[in-house]
Amino acid sequence: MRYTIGQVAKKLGLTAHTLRYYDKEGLLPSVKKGSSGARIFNDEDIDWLIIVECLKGTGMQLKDIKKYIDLCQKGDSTLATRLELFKQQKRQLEEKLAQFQQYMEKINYKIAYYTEAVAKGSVDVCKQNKCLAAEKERLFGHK
Amino acid sequence: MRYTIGQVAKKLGLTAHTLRYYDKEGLLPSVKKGSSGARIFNDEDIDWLIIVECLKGTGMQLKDIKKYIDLCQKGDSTLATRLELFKQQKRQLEEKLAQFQQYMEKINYKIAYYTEAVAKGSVDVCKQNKCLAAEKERLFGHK
DNA sequence: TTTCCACTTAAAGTTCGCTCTATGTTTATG
DNA sequence: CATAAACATAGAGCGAACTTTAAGTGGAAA
Repeated sequence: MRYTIGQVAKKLGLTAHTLRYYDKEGLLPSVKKGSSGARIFNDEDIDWLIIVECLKGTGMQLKDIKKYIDLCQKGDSTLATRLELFKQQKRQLEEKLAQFQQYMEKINYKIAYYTEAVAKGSVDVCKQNKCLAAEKERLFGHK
Repeated sequence: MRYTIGQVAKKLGLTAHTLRYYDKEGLLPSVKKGSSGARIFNDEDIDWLIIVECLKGTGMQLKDIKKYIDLCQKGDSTLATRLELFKQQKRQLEEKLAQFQQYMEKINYKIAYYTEAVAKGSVDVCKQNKCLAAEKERLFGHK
């Protein structure tokens, strides 16, 4: 299956501008061009873009994604390095997940706090609520 | 308890520069200044900065955090709006968490793929592995 | 054929969140 | 009392990832 840049953009929720920018940055090494100069994407390019989005979404910078591409193009001698790269990325993702859990607890505290405040019509009442105070102590620690 | 900008920076893993920048942007409305002009932080300012980091970490831009501050300063009439803001932020965080789960699956696939490739010494072998192919199909979908 | 749409390049511009520089004042230490 | 550390302001600079602009090409529909 062949795709134009516009079709790929739509499929992946990016803009054609962004895809051209990625290409310029060397992130799309296997995308070919037709006689008119238009880029022609295939299914493997889509798969590749999904991995790019995955690495980007887990916090990798474009220049480091580029380095991964360079490893891929060097062939089988870089397999172990590439494996290590994904293991590292997994560790980073796990850290981010743990961080998000902590953010979630704080947001849940805030929701409980404001729910109480809205019910009572004032923030002052919340400050007397022992349960909320204990939760705040737990989440924000002793100073 | 009182803190200087340097102590707060250390406590929260930020720089004094960043804290001054936040102040300039109006993100630290309750920080006072001493006779020499030096900022004086207290425990509530620390709590507040923890919430700022939480909102920032869950994807809120500084200008939108500023809007939340403005709501806080308008008093109890904005309590419902503030509650809604945190509920919205919770939904966004849940979406991000779900997104991260999907990234994790793709990364796990890549780890399995490269583990196999390293064991066999070549990527070509992986493409014949039915199990990996099925997983790829599941994660990357039909095109 | 004309008109329109999607594509092209090259380069400048934008936004975000800092980060650094220059210059100066205050405070703590030996 | 001198010096060094930590604070201050104002404003310039930076890196990342786009985003937009300008000017043009190619191919299909009316």
